[in-house]
Amino acid sequence: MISVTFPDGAARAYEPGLSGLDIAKTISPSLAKKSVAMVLDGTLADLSDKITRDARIEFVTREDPRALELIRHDAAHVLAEAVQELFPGTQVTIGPVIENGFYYDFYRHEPFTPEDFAAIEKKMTEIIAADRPFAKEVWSRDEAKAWFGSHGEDFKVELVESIPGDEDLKIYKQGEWLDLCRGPHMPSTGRIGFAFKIMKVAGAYWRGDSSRPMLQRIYATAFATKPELDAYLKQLEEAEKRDHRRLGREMDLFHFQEEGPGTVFWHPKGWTLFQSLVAYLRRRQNEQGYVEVNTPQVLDRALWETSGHWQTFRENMFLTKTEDERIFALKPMNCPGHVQIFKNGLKSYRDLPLKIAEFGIVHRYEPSGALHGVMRVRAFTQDDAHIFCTEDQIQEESLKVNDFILSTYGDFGFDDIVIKLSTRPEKRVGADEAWDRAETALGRVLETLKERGLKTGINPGEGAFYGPKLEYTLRDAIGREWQCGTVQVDFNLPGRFGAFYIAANSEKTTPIMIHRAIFGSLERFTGVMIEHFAGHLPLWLSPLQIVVATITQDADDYAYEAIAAARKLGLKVEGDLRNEKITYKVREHSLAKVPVLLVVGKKEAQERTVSIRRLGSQDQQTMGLEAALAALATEATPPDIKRAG
RNA sequence: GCCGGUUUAGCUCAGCUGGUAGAGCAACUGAUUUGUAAUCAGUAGGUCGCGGGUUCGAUUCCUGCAACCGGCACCA
Repeated sequence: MISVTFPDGAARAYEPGLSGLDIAKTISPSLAKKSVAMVLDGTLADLSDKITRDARIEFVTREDPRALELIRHDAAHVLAEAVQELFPGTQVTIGPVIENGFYYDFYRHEPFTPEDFAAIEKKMTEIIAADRPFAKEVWSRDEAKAWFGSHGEDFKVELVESIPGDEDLKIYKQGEWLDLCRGPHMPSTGRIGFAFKIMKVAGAYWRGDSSRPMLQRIYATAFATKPELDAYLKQLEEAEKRDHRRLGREMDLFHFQEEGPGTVFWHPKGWTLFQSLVAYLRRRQNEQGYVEVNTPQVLDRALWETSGHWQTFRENMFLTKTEDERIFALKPMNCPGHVQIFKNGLKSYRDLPLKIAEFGIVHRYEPSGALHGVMRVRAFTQDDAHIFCTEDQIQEESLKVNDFILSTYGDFGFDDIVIKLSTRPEKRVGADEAWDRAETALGRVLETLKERGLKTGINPGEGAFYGPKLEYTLRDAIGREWQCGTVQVDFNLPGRFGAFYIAANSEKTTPIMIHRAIFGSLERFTGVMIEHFAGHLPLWLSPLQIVVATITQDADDYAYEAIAAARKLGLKVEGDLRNEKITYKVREHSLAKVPVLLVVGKKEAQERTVSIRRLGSQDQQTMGLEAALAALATEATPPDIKRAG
């Protein structure tokens, strides 16, 4: 007999070899009926799996959040069957569950189109309604290869070959159709339910490798219930409304045009926002002893050969050839320029750490398919800095940068941050011994951060070609992740350029360089903020903070007075004295995301008050003009200045 | 860069199977002086992304290119 322990702590004895379903039946017929899977010793498993030794079992019903993965995975199989039935000759490959849904990759010469979706969904509905049982079988490698080979499933054959020899090859059948699959699955297709939807079709490389065939990926989603599916679709619509490309136009922040793919035309309001970010960071880094510089936009190719950028990223650099055949490159990074400044004039260990900062505009010829609004562009501004220091100073300086990054994100309303260490990539410069030291140093920093309770992780092989890095990823209001800040320890570039300082022992010594960025790309960070706040920027960042709107012309003089008073306090204010109804003005400025509307009519003019209406609120509050402006001026003060008192 | 899609007025979009374009909003003009998300009327506005081809005739069909959108790959 074996002992099975249930979640309530009770244990019962059973004959070995009973299935999960058999055991569920001994508890109650309704539990057996409702269960779709079980958690066996902490792992999700098929209900049909046999229990052969002592175990902990928990039954999972369809409503259990853990069942969602199964619903989607089962739906992926049904999708594949539906597609193969409707489009004979299509090969199946893989179909995993992903966040918010699942996909299945197919190989077929003719493209799938959105017009095919309805037919596929209909076929899926039939398969689900037929309630076909999922049956698991374990096949031998040869058996599987023979079956898939004879059915023209070349990709599946390759998958079979790539599965480690000691692993069972599991086949799940649903009626006639079958698929190679790790499982687990629910007992039958009927359990999937009908809250599913095909979302889109897109290309994807076989095994994520751009040198291999392009497959067609059909994305879909499924939920336990219709209301949950509807809620998800609604959420997608909401996300679309905060798309920075749309808000950028609606708020008149920037635009793009064909002649400048991947480059931003910043409009006055967008540039004001951008400059607010620059001003904030400049104040803060000046305070921390950084010195700000500016380095050339166009530099001779030889410099990029020395740095190693030429060899690694030449395809992605903007090049210019002059009349005399000299080749220059638009700078794709600021670091070589900063090394030149370091090298200019003799440096002593007493000068270290030397923190050189620049709001440097860099150009990178990004692949056309990568461009995306202001998030991924070909010309952008980095809040770049390079800290030249000794090896002993790496820890302390990295931690200082870390604190700087986290406090900055906090000031912008981001406090869910993940920090990941990216280690040496395959394509790199420098000796392994230097990489060992750099990775050890940054690894120790990561350890410290972990001890402080921060979320940390590792991205193996994702480092820059000259050194390992910490990457700071922040999560926005709707849960999306954005990689922004970075701290990179570089044992290579200073030496490649022959930079040195005179150490305490009078020896010429190569400095270590820490590359750091906080916003990363100012363009991108602006976009992240627009989406995070859905255009409702905090007052201190808003490029237009206040609109004074009149009700009738009787209030014009008073409105001018209010505007002048606000301006005097440094507030960004405009007047709307047009001969329009106040409802019209309210609507227009609300759509333009103006945070504060001060409405003035005859009454306010007489009483020297303003009626305050906040963006996103229907309420109004009437206050004396002076008091209202003073409060707004306080609120509009950047957080770092507020802290300074 | 790869796969698929899209490109018509400032914006959002209509325009069967080829006969040189239309709406709403915005803009402009006039009337209206208005109390918290759209006052009324009128006017004007388009090389139908760019180039080539088929045709008596192309916004419509074919083709090349570009930009954009969704993924994939890439991201110093």
